[in-house]
Amino acid sequence: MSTETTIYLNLRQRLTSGGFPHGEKLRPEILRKEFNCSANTIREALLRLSTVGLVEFQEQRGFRVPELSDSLQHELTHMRILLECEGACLSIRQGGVAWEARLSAAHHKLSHIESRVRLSGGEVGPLITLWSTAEQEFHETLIDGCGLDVLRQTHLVVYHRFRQQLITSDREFIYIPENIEQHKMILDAALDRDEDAVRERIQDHLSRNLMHPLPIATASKKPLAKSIANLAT
Amino acid sequence: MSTETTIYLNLRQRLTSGGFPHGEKLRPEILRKEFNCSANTIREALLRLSTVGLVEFQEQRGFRVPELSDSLQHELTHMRILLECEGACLSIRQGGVAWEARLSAAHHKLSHIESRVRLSGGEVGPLITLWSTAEQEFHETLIDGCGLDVLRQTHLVVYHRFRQQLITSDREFIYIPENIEQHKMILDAALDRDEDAVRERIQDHLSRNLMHPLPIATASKKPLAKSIANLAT
DNA sequence: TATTTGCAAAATCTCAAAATTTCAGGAATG
DNA sequence: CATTCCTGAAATTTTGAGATTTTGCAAATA
Repeated sequence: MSTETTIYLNLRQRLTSGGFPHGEKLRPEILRKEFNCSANTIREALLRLSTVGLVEFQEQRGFRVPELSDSLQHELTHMRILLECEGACLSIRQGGVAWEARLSAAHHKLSHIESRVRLSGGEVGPLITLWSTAEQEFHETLIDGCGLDVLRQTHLVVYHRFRQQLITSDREFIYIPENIEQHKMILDAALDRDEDAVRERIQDHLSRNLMHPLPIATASKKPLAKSIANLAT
Repeated sequence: MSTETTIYLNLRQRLTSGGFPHGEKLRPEILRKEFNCSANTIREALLRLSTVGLVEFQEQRGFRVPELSDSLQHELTHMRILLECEGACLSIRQGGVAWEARLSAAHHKLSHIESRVRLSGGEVGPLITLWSTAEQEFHETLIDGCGLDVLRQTHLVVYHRFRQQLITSDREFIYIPENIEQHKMILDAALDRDEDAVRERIQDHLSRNLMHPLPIATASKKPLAKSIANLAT
């Protein structure tokens, strides 16, 4: 038996890792049998997922996995750049050594997996889950020292949708060498406390899979919230 | 009788306009009678509201209106500055005359209501609903020409939570004259296409009620997404 | 007096079925 | 031939009740 929140998390995991084809209808009756629960419980989970954009909901017409969309992919990338640049710069200012250590650790794990992928000739295969998790953890840690819960929560929502959009287009898994190099460069810039370099490298890294490069409005100098973090104690 | 989405929207409206005291428990049984529907339908609406942060949900312990929190207030203000600055600068670049016209119109309405408030000696009273709506519309229009749906959606979620936090502390309704002046200055800077001025004035305006002023990381030069908007056609 | 224990009342969560709405395809109409 | 209308089937949404868990409060203990 599964509780409502368990089902919500399980479905979210599958939606962000290619468990459902884009555009597919999500029928409560089917999922009900799979989770061995009531149709109502499924409905509650799907409604929650719809408020964060991972499923589309239409009254009296049920639930659907969002279609692939280049423009949505671009929008989500734009949002990631905006949020990760801000979060990373604030982390540099306020995260302290503890944050630097966490980021180093996250990069080390990611780098290890990336190497294994490269050694197997770019074949991701069974490492894909490990890699996905490590990459998400690196990017989350990057903004983890900023002291702003809302920023982290918002980023996570955006990131999930980004992953959902990326998953079958599998562009993510093309430029392995560049990927490894870019993660390293972001780490170095962060440890150097060089905010401008961090911004630039995050932007390069995130827009690497887009058809058209992105001119950025927010690549700027001063982050926003030293005083906020002090308050948030 | 009410449908699920109707209930969701109705509750959201009340949650963002002081309809429930902070920290109050939201009992499905009570709401059930009010909407004349089943407890389950209420539960679905409350679960959805919990995913956007307007109600807190704990398993087996029901639903609660979030408590007032200075640090949350600061975080939400920070997010608003980040999103509105980016959205406004992109709008300046891509909104065209149509956007400028919409912004002018929104400001005109807001300005009219603000004047009426000032004339009645700062007593907001029955105008509060009109004023709230007009202010929200102005700030939404400000970022409305940016061409990024995700940015608008994200901003709306943040804005709702901001309003919920602000509502009973009613600091919003203190500095009427400054408020009027600040809206005008944002409008002027936008029509002048002066991005730096827009950023600065948005930041001043949004942080006006905070105890401590906010140093900003993202107050920068170049927005991000000309190419995105072109794609999004 | 302060803390813990136990029980009853109330609330939450899940379920299966009824009520409502949409969908697909064939017949009737222009 | 294209369009509209109808009808049965399938899917969605709501309901009310049962099972489980939490909460409030008084009694007991230290």
